[in-house]
Amino acid sequence: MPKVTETHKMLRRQAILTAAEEVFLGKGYQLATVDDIAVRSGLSVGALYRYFGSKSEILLTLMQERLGRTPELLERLTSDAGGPWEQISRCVDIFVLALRVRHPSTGRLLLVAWGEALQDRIVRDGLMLRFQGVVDYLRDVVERGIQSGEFRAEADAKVLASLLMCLADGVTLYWAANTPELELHPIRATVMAMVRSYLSPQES
Amino acid sequence: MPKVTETHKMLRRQAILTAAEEVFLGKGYQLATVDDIAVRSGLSVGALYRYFGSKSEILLTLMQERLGRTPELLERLTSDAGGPWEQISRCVDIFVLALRVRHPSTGRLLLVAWGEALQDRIVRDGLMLRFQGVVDYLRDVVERGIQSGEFRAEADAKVLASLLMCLADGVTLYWAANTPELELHPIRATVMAMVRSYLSPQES
DNA sequence: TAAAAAAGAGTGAACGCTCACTTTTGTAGG
DNA sequence: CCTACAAAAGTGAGCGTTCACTCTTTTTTA
Repeated sequence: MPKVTETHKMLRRQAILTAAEEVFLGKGYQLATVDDIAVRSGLSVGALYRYFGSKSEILLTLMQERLGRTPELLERLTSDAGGPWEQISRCVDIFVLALRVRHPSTGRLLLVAWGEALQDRIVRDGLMLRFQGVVDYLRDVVERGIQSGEFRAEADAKVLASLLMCLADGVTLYWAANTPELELHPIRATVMAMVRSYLSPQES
Repeated sequence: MPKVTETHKMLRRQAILTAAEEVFLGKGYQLATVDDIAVRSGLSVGALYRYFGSKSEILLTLMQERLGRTPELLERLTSDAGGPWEQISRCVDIFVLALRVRHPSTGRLLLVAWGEALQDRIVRDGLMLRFQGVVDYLRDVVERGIQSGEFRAEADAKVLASLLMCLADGVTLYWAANTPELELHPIRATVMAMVRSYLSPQES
C-alpha cells in the first residue's frame, strides 16, 4: 500500500458516492441506511463519517455531481452545432439518449431527489438551481434563433424554455418509475414536431 | 352504541383524511408522524387505527380521493364542450385553474406521492393508474379530432397525450416546489399555441 | 538498517432517540 | 352492569451518529 495520498482519499470518496448511488436507486433515500452504504463501499460506518458529515450530505454531493452538471453538459455537447435548430434538436437527442443509454440511473436519481425535495430545503434548492441552469441555456438558444430570424419572432423564449424543462423532467420521472407504454423515440419525434411547428416563422 | 351511526364514521374518516393531508403537505410523508395526524384530527392514535390500518393506507386513500379522480373530472368538465379544440383548450384551462385556485394543494400532494413512489409500489401503481386514465382520455379527444378532420391526420394521438400528461405533472411538481419565475398564464398560452400549431391541419 | 514511536485511517458496538403500532385503562350510553 | 368506543401509556424495532479502540503505514531515532 503506497502512501496515503490525496488521490487515495478522492478515490474513497468516489467509491462511497457510487455505493450510495446504488443503494439510493435501489431503496430510495429514506429506506437506505448508512449501514447499507458502508457495507457496499467496503468500509465501516465510522470510516464513512470521516468523508461525509451526514447521510444527507452524501445525497447532496451526489446530486451536485450527477445532476448539477446538466447545463454545462448541454452547452458542451451542442457548442459545435450549426445553428439554433440543430442545437434544439441536439438537446432533445441528448436527453433521450441519456435517459435510455448513457445515464439511465440519472433519471432514477432525479426521482430520489424529488422525493426528498419536499422535506429538505437544500435538496430543493439544488433542483431549482439545475432548473434555472437548463432554462437559461435553452432560453439563450431560442433567443438567438429569434434574433437570427430562424425562429418566429412572436415565440416566448423564456416560457418555452421552462416548458421544455418541465416536460423533460416529467418524462424522466415517469420513465424512471417504469411507466409502461412510454416510448422515448416517438416522444422525441413528436416533441421536435411540436417545437418545429411552433418556432417556424410563418407568413400568415 | 346507537348514536354512532354510519354517517358519523364517515365524517370521522374524512376528518382524519383532511388532517392527514394538511400534515403531509406541510412536512411530507416520511417526516409526518401518526401522532401529528391524530392531534390534528382531534383523535388519539389508538382511535385513528380503528379507521385506518396503517399510515401508508392513509396516504393511499388520500391519493385515491384527491388524485385518482382526475380523469373523470376532466371528462365531466369538458363533456359540454363544442368540439375537440374546445376540449383541449378546456383541459389546459382546468389544469391551470386547479393549480392556481381550485385545488392548489393537489399539486403538493402529487409531490408527496412522487416522493413515496420509489419506495412504495402501491403508491407507484396509483400514479400509473392516474397517468393511464388521463392519457386515455386525452388520446380519445385527439383521435376524435383527427377523425372529424379538425386535427391534422399525421398527429400521433397517443404520444401527444402522454406528452401533455408528462408536461402537466412536470409543471405541477415545479409549481408545488415553489419554483420562482414559473408563471402559469404564459405557460397556458404557449402550450396552447404549440398544440394549435401542431394539430392544425395544414396543406403543405 | 532496525527498532520504536507517531499518525491517522478504519472499526463496530453502543447510545439516544424517534416513531409506527399495541395494550391497557377510562368513560358515556343503554 | 354491559358494551362500544376513545385516551393514554407503553413497546420494541430501527436508525443516524459517536467514540474508544485497533491496526496499518510512515517517520524518527539510535
